[in-house]
Amino acid sequence: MENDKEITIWDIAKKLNISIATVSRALKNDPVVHKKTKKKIIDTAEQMGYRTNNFASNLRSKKSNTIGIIVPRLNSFFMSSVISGVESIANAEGYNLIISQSSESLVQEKESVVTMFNNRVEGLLASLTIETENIDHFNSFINKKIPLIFFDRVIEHKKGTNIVIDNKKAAFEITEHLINEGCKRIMHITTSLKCNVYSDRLQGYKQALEKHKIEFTESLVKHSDLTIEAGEQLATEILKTKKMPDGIFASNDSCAAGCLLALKKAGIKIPGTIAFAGFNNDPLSRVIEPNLTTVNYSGFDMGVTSARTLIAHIKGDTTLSSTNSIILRSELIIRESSLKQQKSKK
Amino acid sequence: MENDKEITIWDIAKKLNISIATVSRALKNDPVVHKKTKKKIIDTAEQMGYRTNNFASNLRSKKSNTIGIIVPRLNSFFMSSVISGVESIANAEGYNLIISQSSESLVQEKESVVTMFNNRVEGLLASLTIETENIDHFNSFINKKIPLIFFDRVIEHKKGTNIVIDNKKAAFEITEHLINEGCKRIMHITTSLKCNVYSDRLQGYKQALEKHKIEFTESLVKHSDLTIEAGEQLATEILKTKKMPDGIFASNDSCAAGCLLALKKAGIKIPGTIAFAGFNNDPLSRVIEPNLTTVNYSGFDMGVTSARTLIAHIKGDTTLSSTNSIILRSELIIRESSLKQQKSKK
DNA sequence: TTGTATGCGTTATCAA
DNA sequence: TTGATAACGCATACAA
Repeated sequence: MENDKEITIWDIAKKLNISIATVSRALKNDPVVHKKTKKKIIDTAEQMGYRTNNFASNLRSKKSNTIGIIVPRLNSFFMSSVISGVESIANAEGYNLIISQSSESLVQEKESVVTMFNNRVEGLLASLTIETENIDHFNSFINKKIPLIFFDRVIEHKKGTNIVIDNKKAAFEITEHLINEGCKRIMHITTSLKCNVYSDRLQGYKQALEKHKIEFTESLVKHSDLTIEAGEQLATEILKTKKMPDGIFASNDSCAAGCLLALKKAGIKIPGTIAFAGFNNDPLSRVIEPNLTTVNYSGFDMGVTSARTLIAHIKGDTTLSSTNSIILRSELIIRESSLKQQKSKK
Repeated sequence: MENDKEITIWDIAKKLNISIATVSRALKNDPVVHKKTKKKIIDTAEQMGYRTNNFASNLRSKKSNTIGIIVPRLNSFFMSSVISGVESIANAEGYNLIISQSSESLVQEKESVVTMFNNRVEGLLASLTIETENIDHFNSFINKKIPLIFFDRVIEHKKGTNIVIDNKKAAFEITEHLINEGCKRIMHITTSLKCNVYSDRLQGYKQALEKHKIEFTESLVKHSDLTIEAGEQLATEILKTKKMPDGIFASNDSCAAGCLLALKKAGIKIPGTIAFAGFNNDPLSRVIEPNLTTVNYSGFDMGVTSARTLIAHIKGDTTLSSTNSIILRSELIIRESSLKQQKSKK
C-alpha cells in the first residue's frame, strides 16, 4: 500500500473536500473543529498513510521540538545512566533528543554547542569537560535565552540552573568515615581541579581532616585520569613509598578498584593496612573484593531531573527561573573495604 | 551584538545588494559563484550572526541530515560503547544522531520506529529487543528503501545488512575451552532464545558438547535476565542441587559475576570446583576475583562500523547493497576463572 | 556568473 | 466552526 509520494494535508483536504486549514487543525487536535469532521480527518489521514512533516511544521511554528545533551563521555556507567534518564523523559514529553560527546575536549565541546545551536534545540543539557573553565562558548544560548542546564560537572553562573549533588558534603562524610575507622594518613586520588566535582570533593576531604585535627599533606593528593589503569599505576608508586597511607579515598570507583586490587596482589591487607573508599557506586564496587565503600548517586535520577527541569523551563515555568541550583540526594554506602575497626571484631 | 531577530539569506542579500540565490549558493559553497563574492557573502554572514535554518533547508531539499539509533538499553557498558562509536562517526560525517531506547519492550520499539520514521531519519540503526520475533514494524523503512541496519541483536532479512559477531563460534570456543580444562557438566546461563545472540550462543555451546561427546542436558540450561542479581539467585539454586555443575558459561559477564561471587561466598572453589566463563569483556570481568574468562568484542568498533556502513548506504554506495552481513572480530580472553588445569600446577 | 520566480508542507491570521 | 491566503527560509529550474 505504501507509495513513493508523501501524503500531505492537501491530499487529505482534497479527498474530503474541505480546506487544509481544517485538516491542519484536526490533526493538531484543536478543540475548535467539530468532533465528527475531526474523526473523519484523522481516520483518512491514517488510512492514506499520512505523516506530518516536521520540517514544514517547525519552519512555520519556529519550534524544533528537540532538546540536546552534551556529555564528556558516553560510555561510563554514570553517564549512560544519565542519558537513559533524559531519554525516558524526553520521549514521554514528545521531545527528540540529540546527543553529542565532547570527549573531554574543550574544542569539541565548543563545536558541539555550535551544532546544537544550529539545530535550534529548544533547550540544552550539558556536563562540562574536565578542562572547561568558563562558559563563554555557551553565550549563544544565554543571549538568546534558550534554556540551558548544567548537570554534575558545572560552573556557577547567574543565568541558569545547575543540577548537582553536594560533592563537598559527600566527600566530607566518606573521609570522616575513614577517619572514624582509624585512618590517620589518608590519600586522596583526584584529577583536574578545574572541575567543580573534583575540587569540591577535595575540599570536603580537607574539611574532614581539619575537623579531626589531622594535618593536610599536599603529597597525599594524587592526580590521575581516574581509570583502572591509573589506579594500578598509583599502586606501584605507593608500594615504593616509605610512609604508606593507611587509607585511600579515590574520586571514582574505577580508579579505586584498580589501585585496591594491585595493592592486594602485592600483599597489602585491605582494609587492615589500607582502607579504601571510592565514589559513584559503579557496578564494579559491588563485585570487587572487599566490596568498595562509595558514594551512591543515581545517574538516572539526575538525568530525569535535568530533563524535567529543562522542559519546564522550555514551557515557560517561571517559578523555575529563580532556581539557581538543584541538589540531588547522595548517600554514603559503607562496605567492607573501609571497615578497619569492625574487621578485628569479626 | 546578538539580536532577537534571526538573520536570513534575505538580510544578507539586501545588505550586499545581490540576490538570495547567489547567497544561498555561496553558503553552500557552490563552485559556480565567483570566489570574491563568495568570500564577501560568507564574511558578512558570519558578521551578521547568520545561522542556516535547517528546517527550511530540509523542507526544500527533502533531506534531514539525521540518522537514528534504537537500542534496547542505553546503560550497559556495551551499548554505551556502541553509541559512543556511532556518535563519533555521525559527528565527523555531519549527521545528527537521534537516540531512542526500547527498554526491551516490543511496544516501545514499535513506537520508536514510528518516531524515527516521522522524524524522517535518512537511515536507521537498531539493535532489537529480546522479545522481537519479526521485523514487520520496520516495514515503513523497508518499503521506502530507507537504509536500515541491525547490529548485534538482529533478525535475518533480505533487504538489509546485519552487523554482528559470530556468536556461535565464540560460544563454541569458550565452551570447548571449559571442556579442555576438564569440565564435564557445564551449565549455560542464557535468556530469551528468541534473540539471535542468545540462541546462537546456545548452539555453539551444544556443538562443543557434541564434538567432545558430552551429552546435552536440558536442565543445565538456565534462563534468567542476566543481571548480577539473577546470577546470585541462580547460585543459591545451584547450591541446593545434588549434582552441581563443574563449569558455568554465562551469556554475559554481569550474571557470571553475580553467580561466581555468591558461590565463592558459599565456599565453592572457583575455578577448582566450578570453572566460570562469561561474555562481553565488561570492566567487571577484570575486577572480579578470580578474573573472568570471557569473550571480547568492541562495542565502539561495532558502533563505528554500523554508522559507517549506514552512511555509505545513505550516500548510495551500491557495492554495499549486496552485503548481507558483516561479521566483526571477537576473541576469547582466558583468565583465571576457568583455569581448572593450570590451577594445580601453580 | 548572477537573478527571478516558484514551491516545499505547515501554521496562523483573517474573514466568513 | 470553517475557509482563503499569506508567510516561514531556503533551494533550484530557468532565464539572463
